[in-house]
Amino acid sequence: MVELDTIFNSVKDRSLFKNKYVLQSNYYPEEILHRDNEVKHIASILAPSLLGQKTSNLFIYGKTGTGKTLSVQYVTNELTKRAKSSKILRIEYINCKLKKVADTEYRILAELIKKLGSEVPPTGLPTDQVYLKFIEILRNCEEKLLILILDEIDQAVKRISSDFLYNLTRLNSELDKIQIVIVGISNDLKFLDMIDQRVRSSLSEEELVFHPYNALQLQDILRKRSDIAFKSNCVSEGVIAKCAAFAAREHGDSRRALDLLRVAAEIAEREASTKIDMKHIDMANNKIERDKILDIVESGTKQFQLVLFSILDLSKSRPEEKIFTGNVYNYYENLAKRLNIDVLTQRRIGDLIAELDMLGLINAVVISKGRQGRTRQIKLAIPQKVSEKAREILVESLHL
DNA sequence: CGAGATTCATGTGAAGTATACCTTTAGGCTTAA
DNA sequence: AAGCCTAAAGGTATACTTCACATGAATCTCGTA
Repeated sequence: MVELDTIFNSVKDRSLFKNKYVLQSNYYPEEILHRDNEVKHIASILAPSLLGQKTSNLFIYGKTGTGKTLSVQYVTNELTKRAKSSKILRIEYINCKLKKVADTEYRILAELIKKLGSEVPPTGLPTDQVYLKFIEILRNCEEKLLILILDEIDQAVKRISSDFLYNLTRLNSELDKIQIVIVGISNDLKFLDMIDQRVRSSLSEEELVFHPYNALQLQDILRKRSDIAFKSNCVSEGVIAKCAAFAAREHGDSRRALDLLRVAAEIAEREASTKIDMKHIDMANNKIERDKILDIVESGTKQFQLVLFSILDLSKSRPEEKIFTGNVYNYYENLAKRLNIDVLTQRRIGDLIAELDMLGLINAVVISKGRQGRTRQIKLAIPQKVSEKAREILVESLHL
């Protein structure tokens, strides 16, 4: 019956994935690689909480995909496991970036109250009322300690003021039975400079920086995950290394590395390939880059799109010539008039061009042409294939 | 011929305006006691 | 009277404008050799 085996095996689904979930960003690995020191550090700071003692507030920062959230959650999970029996400790995690859930002072508090098992109307109450309610709930808590993890806290503080943090750190003096420990996580390395000195000193009693992974560490992480994610023998030699190298070049972002691998696998699958090859990594890299660009193009404002379209058109119609701000503005002006869209001032167009430069869609260098004044020299910075697709999107969205 | 002044076309910064959207609050309406 | 709802008032972020001044090399000017 060996024949049947081969027949069935050939019919069996061709998927390369055994468990795709492992490569997604919300997956929690059992073991965190190359973050031993950080995990230990966090654990040692938070350890006294098991006895119900107030620990130092902790502030963690590091770029995206360096394992901050993962490490913190790992430690807190372990803490909860050990503290479960004794009603000493309570840990709440809030991601401040989630739109419509926790991106204002009010909503963060409301979310907290909800997690602590009470309700607050989604809108309407003055903020200090919510504070009172929050304190009220805390007074009734059995636990002695609340560890509050505020992820992507920089996002929240950008829209709210740092007073919020100040209030939180000050709450402790109003509470007797329960104490709050704040663990802040931020992507922005300069975040602490932005906030108030008095908040700063109380918030970051302990600080911890997560450095980017290097290529070798990324390889370990990828290898480990791909063992679980893929069926055996699906990954060609060197794929992992290449993937890691790509991601390491972009500030050691592990999320990026995993995305790359996942997208590469999806591409390989679509090609009905039995293995993930080097070329798939390249394709995946292009696709991710391309999606990012197209996303920017698609989500920009009309004026933004119009300016981009002008640059696209200019560099297409006369590729040899250099493009300057003035050219773009003239072209843009005509276009806008024709489309019956308000014509913006040159000042603003200059800013929009600077924005395009920041986003990496174009390269713009300020040069002086002597008597012919100063201007930006603009060059398209996206591959031709992508720019054609971008053009299509723009034609569509501007009803050209 | 060369040092310094001039000039051009736009960069850059600050401050102000318009608009849309959100929060807050006060007043009025409803409901339950 | 307490609670709830709503609409006006007040706030805030965004996208833009206006005004004012800054830049820096090609070009012009003029004194000098």
